[in-house]
Amino acid sequence: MEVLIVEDDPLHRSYLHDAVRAALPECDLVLEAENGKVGEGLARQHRSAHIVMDLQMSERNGIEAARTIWKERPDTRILFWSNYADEAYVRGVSRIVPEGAAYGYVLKSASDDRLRLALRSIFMESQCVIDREVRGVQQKSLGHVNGFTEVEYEILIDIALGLTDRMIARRHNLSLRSVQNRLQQLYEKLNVYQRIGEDDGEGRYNLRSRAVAVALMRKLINYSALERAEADLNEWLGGKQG
Amino acid sequence: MEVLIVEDDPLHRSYLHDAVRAALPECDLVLEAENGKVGEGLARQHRSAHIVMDLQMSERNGIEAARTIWKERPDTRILFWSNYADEAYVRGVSRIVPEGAAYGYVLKSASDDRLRLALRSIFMESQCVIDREVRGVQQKSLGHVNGFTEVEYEILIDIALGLTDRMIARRHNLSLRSVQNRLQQLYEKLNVYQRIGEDDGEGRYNLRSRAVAVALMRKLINYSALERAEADLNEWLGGKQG
DNA sequence: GTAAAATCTGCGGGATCCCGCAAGACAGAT
DNA sequence: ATCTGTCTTGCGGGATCCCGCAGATTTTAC
Repeated sequence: MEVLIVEDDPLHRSYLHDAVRAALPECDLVLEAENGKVGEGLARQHRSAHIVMDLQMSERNGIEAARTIWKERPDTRILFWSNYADEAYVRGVSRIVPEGAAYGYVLKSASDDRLRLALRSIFMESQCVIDREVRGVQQKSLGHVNGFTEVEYEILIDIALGLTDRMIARRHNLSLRSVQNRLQQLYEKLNVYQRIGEDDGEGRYNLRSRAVAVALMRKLINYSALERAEADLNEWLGGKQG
Repeated sequence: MEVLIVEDDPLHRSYLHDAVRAALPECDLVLEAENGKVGEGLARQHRSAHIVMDLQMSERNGIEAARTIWKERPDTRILFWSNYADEAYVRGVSRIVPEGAAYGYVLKSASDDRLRLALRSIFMESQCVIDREVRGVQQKSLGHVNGFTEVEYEILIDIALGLTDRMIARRHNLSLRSVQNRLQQLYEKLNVYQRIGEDDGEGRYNLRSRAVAVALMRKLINYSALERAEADLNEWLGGKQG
């Protein structure tokens, strides 16, 4: 049995190495990669079936790497090990996990025991292990009370990228007015209509920009989500023209 | 001599602890805090003169903490120890460092030796130590070729927060038109005028939102900068009304 | 002290955004 | 079959944004 560790922080990497050795005595080879790019390469080269993956790496983040790895081998077992339970990450992961795949999402703040247990559950028992806190975010994100639909999320990403209404319409095959309807829903849910500087008459936010700001502060989107979205956008643009 | 370590990651914290012990034998007490908030408390309580501070912590980030600490004791020596050299961080630090204060900015990817050297230089010799890479960002940020003026940066923050033109004008005591002039400069520098989807006639970005997106992707602003800016905004709003 | 450069400001207008209103399309429930 | 709720689309209009133009004010240079 082999395990591949993808993690850019040397300290965390060696900690993970030890944890894997301790939790999985049946493991006879531990590979290490310091970013998503070489992680992909090693996974492909060794046909890795068991991977521990950090999110938030410089060269290529964990979600990107996991996506391409899962595209090639959907039965790969991946344990995501991250500092944060940002909704952007949680959502990003749920988007790419293949049907019936075994995966896990454990926070770095978890105890050694929890990590060990997660390693065994996922790699040996093919069981999903989602951290309690992550689970909470996931629930809230999907629950339609104060949660965001897939379409709403799409449009949020689009305005965060700086697309114009017309472009969004074209991208999703919608009319201009429909896009604006969705924007209204979004503004509603993000509670962006509050006044600012109540002192004299006019005082509102620029709804569009404010929506992005609020989404960022609520961790609904973050740098890596934006990065991915930008790549998708460029791909779409290329495919459209070429 | 005492040293205070403010760092939320337990692994990094203990690594730092060891590094301090090794580099500074004359140090007889090492304090630890797991976020900016308790870091502030400990610094006040112990009148700490030597601090190693992580940026990017959950409860209260390093820049916030450093700002209040320096406000109380401007001669405190602080070594910032961060994963990234984002322009947002570099700028945030330069903004708050008091006149003539000794401080440092070292990346976590630096070697043990570099860290040790930095610790001694700052704490013993009162000398500034800025990581090579950080220095580069700092230079580029200040150089007016493709660098951003203070005012341009201010206005960038404002639109990132979702303020409307009129609000920005009011905040900076400018006319509406002047604000829009600055926005134009900003759009120019952020290279936001590029077309998108050249295939058929119309294809532009929403300049305002796109500017924020580009700034985020260039690490000109990030979550913590936005958080700080939001706090400042609320403070200003409160002071304006009360 | 004067010229040059940069910045601030008002005016005006085209483009975009935000949204109320209302009619059609579609799905699921009774 | 009908009804209800959600989604979509068009129209129209007020608010805002983006920006060229030109005059006024401030700063900088020599």
